[in-house]
Amino acid sequence: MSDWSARSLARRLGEEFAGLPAGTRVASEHELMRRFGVSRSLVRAALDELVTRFLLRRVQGAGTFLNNRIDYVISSRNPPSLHQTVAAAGSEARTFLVDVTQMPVPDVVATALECDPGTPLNRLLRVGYVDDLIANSIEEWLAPEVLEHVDVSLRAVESLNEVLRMGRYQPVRAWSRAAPDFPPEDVEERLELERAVPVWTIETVTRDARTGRALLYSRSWMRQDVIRLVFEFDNPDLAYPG
Amino acid sequence: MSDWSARSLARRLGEEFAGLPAGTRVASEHELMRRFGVSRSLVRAALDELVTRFLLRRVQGAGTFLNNRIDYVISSRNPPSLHQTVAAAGSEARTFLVDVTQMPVPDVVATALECDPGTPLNRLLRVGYVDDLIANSIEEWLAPEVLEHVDVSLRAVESLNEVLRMGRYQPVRAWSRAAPDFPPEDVEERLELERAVPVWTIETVTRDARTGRALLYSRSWMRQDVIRLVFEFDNPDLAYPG
DNA sequence: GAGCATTTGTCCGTATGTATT
DNA sequence: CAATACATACGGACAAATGCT
Repeated sequence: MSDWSARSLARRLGEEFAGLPAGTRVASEHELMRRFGVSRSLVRAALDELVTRFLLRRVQGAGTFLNNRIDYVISSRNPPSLHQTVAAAGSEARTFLVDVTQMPVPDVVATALECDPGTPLNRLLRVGYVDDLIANSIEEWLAPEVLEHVDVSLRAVESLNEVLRMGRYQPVRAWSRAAPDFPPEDVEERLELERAVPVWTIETVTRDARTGRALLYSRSWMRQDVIRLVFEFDNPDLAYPG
Repeated sequence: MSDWSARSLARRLGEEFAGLPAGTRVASEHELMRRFGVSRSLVRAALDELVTRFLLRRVQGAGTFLNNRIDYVISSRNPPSLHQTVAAAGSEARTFLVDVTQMPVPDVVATALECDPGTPLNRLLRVGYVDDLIANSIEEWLAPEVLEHVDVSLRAVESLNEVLRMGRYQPVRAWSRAAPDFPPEDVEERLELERAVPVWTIETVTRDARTGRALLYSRSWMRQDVIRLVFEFDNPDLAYPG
């Protein structure tokens, strides 16, 4: 094959790049033009496909690089922390508190926390990184009753679960939902996305184990080009013979 | 805003199309060029974004249409059938048996079925449709011991579970895994994909409830532009107060 | 079936802008 | 500041599929 289509070139380059380690810089668009004797638009179309396949990452002015994507397996039994998973893959995960403000709750959050829509509640905004790359944006809403017992503004920088436990609660994950999506405009900005990148939306409701009352609603958007979620289900009634 | 970028135009068109019912034909590229005073490439870039967002579907020679995407919620409690879900959404799901052949098992399948790699086993190939659109491609491998007890070739057109039950088995889903991916080349052809479309890969191992022996390994690729998978987890220890 | 207009698919060459090094 | 590399947009040309006459 010496006459290239965008798809065939994408496949060819995909195979060629498959062996290289993450972070490697690949040939520039002009080099590829010369190498394959095609126009720049065709080279870009091929590279575009590999970007949507999460294989490449492009940085204007710098070059095109092999993307580092981390598998995060959510099993029905022991859900490991994302932090741990990222560390095990040889990368570093960090989370920063961006903002804490009291805001009227949107309707979705209100129903999850069983309070009136528009009630002013504490909203925490966090941003997660994996090796200097923005990986996710987290929005956490504290239920009204938690306000009275916990001083969020100062201690919230660390784990929210810890803060809740200090407030004499027994926080447990009562419900959660995960689905692939494209983020709304404001989240797109927080994630610094300049193109349509698919994300995971992950919602959870945390309750107090004793009273059953809702304590926390959290909504997270996780870039799919950074993290690859995998769901695994085991039937506990059947042992897996070794 | 009167000078358009591809992204801003995509957003504008996205809002404009949001209200229209699925299947509606939208304005042609030339119409949009005239309406917004931009080049065809810019119009196409904007429409491309909406296609990757699963909002539009394009048919060469015919036009651009609003895509019909069906939510499929997999809850930890009662997993409903895809067939049911599609029907509830007002569409029709159908599955056709494409091929039954005896083939040497690939390694992945062999380990799942606990047999030697390369063992010749019955492989069933199915294709699923949602309203005349290919939705998924299913590959099913029957364990060696099932061969002796069940005549697949004739009856397999209907539910495989039924066939297994007729063979005096008690099939139960022992393990399953789901992850978003891009299909390998051969599956891409079966799904008739002409561009990089993300799919769900869904693997399951079915065992016999009594003996615990592996009966069936199934691997399915489901187009994300047709089905939107949602995972929902409930903590059974906590009742959700109404 | 044949022919034709419409519509999307693919590719090229060029120009200009912007971020990085 | 200059060179490099990716980002964005234009206009043109031809191909291929569809649908109608």
